Amino acid sequence: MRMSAEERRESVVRAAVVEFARGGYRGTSTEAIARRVGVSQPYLFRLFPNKQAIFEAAAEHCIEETWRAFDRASEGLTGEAACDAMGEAYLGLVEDREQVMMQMQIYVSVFAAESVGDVEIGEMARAGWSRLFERIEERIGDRTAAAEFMAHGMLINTLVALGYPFEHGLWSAFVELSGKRKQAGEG
Amino acid sequence: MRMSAEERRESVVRAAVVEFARGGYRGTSTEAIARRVGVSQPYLFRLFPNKQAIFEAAAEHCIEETWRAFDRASEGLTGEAACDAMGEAYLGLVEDREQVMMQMQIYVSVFAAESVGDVEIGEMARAGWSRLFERIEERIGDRTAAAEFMAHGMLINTLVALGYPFEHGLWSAFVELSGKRKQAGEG
DNA sequence: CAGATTAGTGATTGGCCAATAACTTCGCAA
DNA sequence: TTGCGAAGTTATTGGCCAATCACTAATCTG
Repeated sequence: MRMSAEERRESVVRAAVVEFARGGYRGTSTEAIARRVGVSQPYLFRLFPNKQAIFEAAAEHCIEETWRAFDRASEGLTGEAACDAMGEAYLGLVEDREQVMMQMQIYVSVFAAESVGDVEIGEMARAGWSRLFERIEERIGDRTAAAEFMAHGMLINTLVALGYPFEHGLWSAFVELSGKRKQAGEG
Repeated sequence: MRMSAEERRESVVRAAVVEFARGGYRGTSTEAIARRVGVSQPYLFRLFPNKQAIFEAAAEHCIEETWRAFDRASEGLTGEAACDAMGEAYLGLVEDREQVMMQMQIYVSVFAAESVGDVEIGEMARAGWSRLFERIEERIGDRTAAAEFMAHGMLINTLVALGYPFEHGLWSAFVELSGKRKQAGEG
């Protein structure tokens, strides 16, 4: 189906998230992305200058999508209520493992790029993460609680990445951890 | 320098951790590992059946090393004292970013492998992580506290992976978070 | 010091992949 | 209906890399 270049670029980004999440930067061929989009491999290079640019667009998309999920879930809320709402939203978001894996792929790509002298991706990722943290902090209204929220998110990421089923003891330990915060009644 | 096969294998594993941490599985050539060891590339395939096996050995090594650091730091301690000692040890361990990055590379490789039907790495990684968690839980003597310890560890991993300098606001938010636990005086 | 064992190298190959160049098809506006 | 710009394709190339094969050098053992 014929599309405008802009529409195509968006569908390329969506396909790229899926493929990069699975294979990482080096393990994903532009051929695989093109196949998923339904276009020829060389056409990607009309839409983006090179593979790197496709990865960066996918990374940006992924970070923004995370905030959109938090924002939607916690609109109009503050404090602990906002925290709980966002926590629940995150559990929904990470139900497809690809979202989590793309996040992880960003992290590893930062170091890979910096090891060969390219700081661009790193700056982009740090900016994105800082922005995410600040928005969460603002929504919750407490910096320490925001940090704790992020820490729990990172533990979730790891459990999802490693593919532990929800029945596993590590998940239930995490659920206990989340529950404890409420009992303590801190704010 | 001529070595026994077993000694060589160990030096290959050490070199592999460094290289795989930087480039990931697909982004690391056996040539790069061999160069770091100081042997020819084909010789790696006398010591290991294939590239995959080198990666697995490096992964195992990395997970075990983490526990060794915890164990050394918290020997003879329990409860909160053990928790604090291990936390401090972890901050020391992750001072070289490679240790953290290799952990992350394991996580992303699990999904990559499972996406093409290979469950082996995943099982190894989950077993390693479960074992680590159980040991920590046993040392601290509290399951929820152990889960919290892991969550903080994962946040540290992310901050290190993204390359935030220690002066950055995200690190200080984390430090506040760690401090809070002590003030709360929970056990 | 013979000869067997073990450590290690050089050359090569077949497959994969990012990117380019040259060409084709579609849709719309005059 | 024609022609022009934008969407899209086929063919190709040059570089990289895991793995194999055939070979050489060091060390041990009797």
